[in-house]
Amino acid sequence: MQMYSTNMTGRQKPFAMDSLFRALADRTRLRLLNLMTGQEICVCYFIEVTGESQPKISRHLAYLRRAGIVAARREGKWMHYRITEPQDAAGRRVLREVLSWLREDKAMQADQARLARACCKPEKFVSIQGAPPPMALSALTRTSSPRMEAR
Amino acid sequence: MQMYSTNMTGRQKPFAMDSLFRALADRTRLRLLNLMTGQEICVCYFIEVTGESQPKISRHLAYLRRAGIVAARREGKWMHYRITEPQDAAGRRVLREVLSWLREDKAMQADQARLARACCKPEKFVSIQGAPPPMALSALTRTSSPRMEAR
DNA sequence: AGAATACATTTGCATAAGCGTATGTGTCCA
DNA sequence: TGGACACATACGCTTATGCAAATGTATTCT
Repeated sequence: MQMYSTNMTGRQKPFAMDSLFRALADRTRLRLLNLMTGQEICVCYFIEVTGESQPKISRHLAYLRRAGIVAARREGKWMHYRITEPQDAAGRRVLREVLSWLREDKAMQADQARLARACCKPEKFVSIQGAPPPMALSALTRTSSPRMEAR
Repeated sequence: MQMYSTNMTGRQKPFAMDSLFRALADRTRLRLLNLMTGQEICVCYFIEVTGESQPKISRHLAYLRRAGIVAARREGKWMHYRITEPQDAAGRRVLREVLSWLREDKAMQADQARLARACCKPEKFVSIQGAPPPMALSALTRTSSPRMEAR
């Protein structure tokens, strides 16, 4: 019974520097991270908000997961993703600056707006009917305990 | 008389976000940026300090130049490279955090040490005989005027 | 002008990344 | 137990990236 590409070790390898940047080196992944800032989000919202295909979203989320930047949590049929901050203080500062940079981008703001709309009126969006809405994370996710981890 | 892949426009396109991270997504390029933090450096020093081949260094410098992250200046036979900070304040903060993160890395510190040694005793290194030594940049390079630019 | 020096670029090849399409897996419900 | 649903992966293909080796170019020196 292999649980996809996640493990339960709770260990988090330090970023290899360049591997963090490889993870950030894709527009779609940046959009996903932008949507995750401060909150845990269900995959179906990513799909709805970005307008990208489900496999594409899933692949990029897997990439971020393997890079140790996000963690996933299953809730019934749904998967929730959230950002996991680096242990390393300097790395954490970098990621925070990146996220705040994203927030200044027009397209990223548009994504945020679409997300807000989808959350307010989920009944308007077939794809997220009944899906658990995004949940704010107090303090940009410190490394909490029982969760699904990066491979 | 085409001047390699540089131009003289003095214009600096805003980073495309993901393209900045693509530029940072390589260890060799991070090493080069680390060596350039706060100072302008001659190519031969990069080669000496990193131990990498000349074409490899040159290629990565060209990559950084095209990405708009560094600028080059010719001085006789020698080419000097330095970091050019983004216009955008948020992007600038990101880059600064990245550079300070690099400074905490062991391997990067080792590069710095090798650079310091090469500068103190250039006569010990055949490859940098007579080459102009690194020059400190007051205030991590604001966009100065007459210079060679990214493509 | 010709040779030497210091870089830059091209070429050819191997690997990594992205994408769409198809298919597999885990969960819930009838 | 058999869908239906929500994702995750595998597959085949195309493009981007990295490297070594070879070659081109600008500048200086003789």
